[in-house]
Amino acid sequence: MDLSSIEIFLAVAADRSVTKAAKAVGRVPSNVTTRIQQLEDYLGVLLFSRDGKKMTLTREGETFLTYADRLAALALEARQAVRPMRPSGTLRVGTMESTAASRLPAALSRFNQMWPDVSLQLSLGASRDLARDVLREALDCALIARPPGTMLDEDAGFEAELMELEAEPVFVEDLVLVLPPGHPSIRSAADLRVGSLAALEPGCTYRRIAESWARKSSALHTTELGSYHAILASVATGNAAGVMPKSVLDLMHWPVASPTHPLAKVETILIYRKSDRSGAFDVFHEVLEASKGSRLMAS
Amino acid sequence: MDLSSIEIFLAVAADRSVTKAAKAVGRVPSNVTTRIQQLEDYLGVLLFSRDGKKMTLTREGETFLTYADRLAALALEARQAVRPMRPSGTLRVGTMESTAASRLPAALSRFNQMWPDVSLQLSLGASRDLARDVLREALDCALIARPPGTMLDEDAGFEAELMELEAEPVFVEDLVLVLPPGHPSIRSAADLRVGSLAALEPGCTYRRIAESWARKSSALHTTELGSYHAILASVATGNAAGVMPKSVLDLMHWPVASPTHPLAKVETILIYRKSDRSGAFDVFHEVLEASKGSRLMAS
DNA sequence: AGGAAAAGATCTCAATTTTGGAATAAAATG
DNA sequence: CATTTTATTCCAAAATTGAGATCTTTTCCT
Repeated sequence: MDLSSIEIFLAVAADRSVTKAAKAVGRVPSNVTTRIQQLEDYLGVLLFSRDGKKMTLTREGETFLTYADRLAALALEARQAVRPMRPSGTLRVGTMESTAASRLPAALSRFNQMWPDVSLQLSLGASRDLARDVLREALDCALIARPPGTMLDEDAGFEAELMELEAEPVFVEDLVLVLPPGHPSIRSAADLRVGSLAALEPGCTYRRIAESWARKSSALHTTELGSYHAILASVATGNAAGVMPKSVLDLMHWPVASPTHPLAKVETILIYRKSDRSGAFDVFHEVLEASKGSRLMAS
Repeated sequence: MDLSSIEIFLAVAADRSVTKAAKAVGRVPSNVTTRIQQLEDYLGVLLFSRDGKKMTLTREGETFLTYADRLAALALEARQAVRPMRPSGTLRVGTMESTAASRLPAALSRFNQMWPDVSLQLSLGASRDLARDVLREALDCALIARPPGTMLDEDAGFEAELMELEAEPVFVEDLVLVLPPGHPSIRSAADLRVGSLAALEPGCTYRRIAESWARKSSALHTTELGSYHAILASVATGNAAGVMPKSVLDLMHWPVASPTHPLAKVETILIYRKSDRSGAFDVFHEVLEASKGSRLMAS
């Protein structure tokens, strides 16, 4: 039993899917399957029940999950505890609105407990702006959306900027379009029966992806809103389709079952300047790494 | 970082020697070295300082030791927690006096906490008798000394009995001769300036090893005593040399620095009947396995 | 001192394990 | 009923591990 098996198990348990977990931990599905099977026969017990293609935790799997969580946390703590230099100072982290809402809280609170001497300065913004700020050394690192291959052509400048920086995949988001309750399901933008897309600021990669998708078959304009709450409110009026990662939607207790339409899978990457990595950055990076597989919140 | 690395680290930390640790965990020294080095560069820190052949924990190593202990304990608990059947009933365990004194207490107390439903019945005795009792099904398993190769010829019957049973190495003991304070160091039994060997009952393998060693160059008789305390008291009189594993000697706060003479390395093995293994036995076996590398006591 | 002897590190090579990719099978979706 | 999604199996390549032999250093014992 080694820690990577635990990490993999955690990811599968969180996503209830081998394929998603594989993406989350940066491996190939067959490998994930193998590791889970190894874990199962090391423990002598079935961790998941596979009825069809659904992976659900067995009773024993649930039990093991609590241990796996503690094991992973303890191992992370051990690694950090032996670090010879105690990092301190300020770390300036840029992040997208969505990441700040869904994936960061758990990691940040753990980081804070572990390294009270590091003061974390969080800046929210659009991917584009964040990347520029990292380059300008106004930020030490940032979590941004990696534009999918098809979009890179449209914005060669952005791509060039990214090439200057180190980049590492951290999360994978399911970008979806949230439709008003009762809206019939759609195949393409042409089926939309709303007046506009509701999204964040122009530099937002998610917005750009949605717009580029919509352009193919319709001529919707975009309503710019300041927050995901505002977007959802706007969707509730029936006049707009909201753009956001599924993880953000899951986070809000959206009262009605809105139909959603998947737009794309978008990687969230951590970018930083290779040249100057402080001790504070190293530990932040490690804590982030450890939260890859885990569930969103303590739940 | 995987659990076997942790187990290996624990063993090296406990013994402060790669070779001893290698024996304890049943591996080859080069392997132990490699694993420690891997651990060190995974953590980015030196765990041991090697001044000469002494392996001493660095400050970081000490820190990591506390985590390693917790990690190993947690992993063991996890493995046991997912066991589908909760074992219960009675488990009859035979053990040598020496093992009961030095190596078992930690394991037994952990076992008790983990499986309060299993009542453990401990029988003390000599290896020979214990083996017979396991065969006769008067015991479920026993911890006995494996007679070294050279002694098997003298006792073909014992060997034959052992062949009927499953056997697995669990500990390695340094069998030593404890000499009275002030006794000059010896090369062979001929240098002994005492009247007798002080040992336990005749069936005791340790005693038989010592006697067979003594026979080669001297004609000492053996004083039979009932306990290791009695043996040490007898050594203190100056008239006898005591026979016991080093771990037992270390355990007693023997006031003076008695010279000791190493007699042999003797494996302690767990024997049981392959045919009937209860659930209770399986978990006992696992707890024992986990305590292989760890230090003797909580200390 | 000098010279074994012992212990740890290191090197090399074989065996095992792990990994990623393609192909396959099974199940859900529409 | 076809299409897509998902887990798994199989296979080859890569990485890790484990064992023996050798080398170096220290310790211990004349």
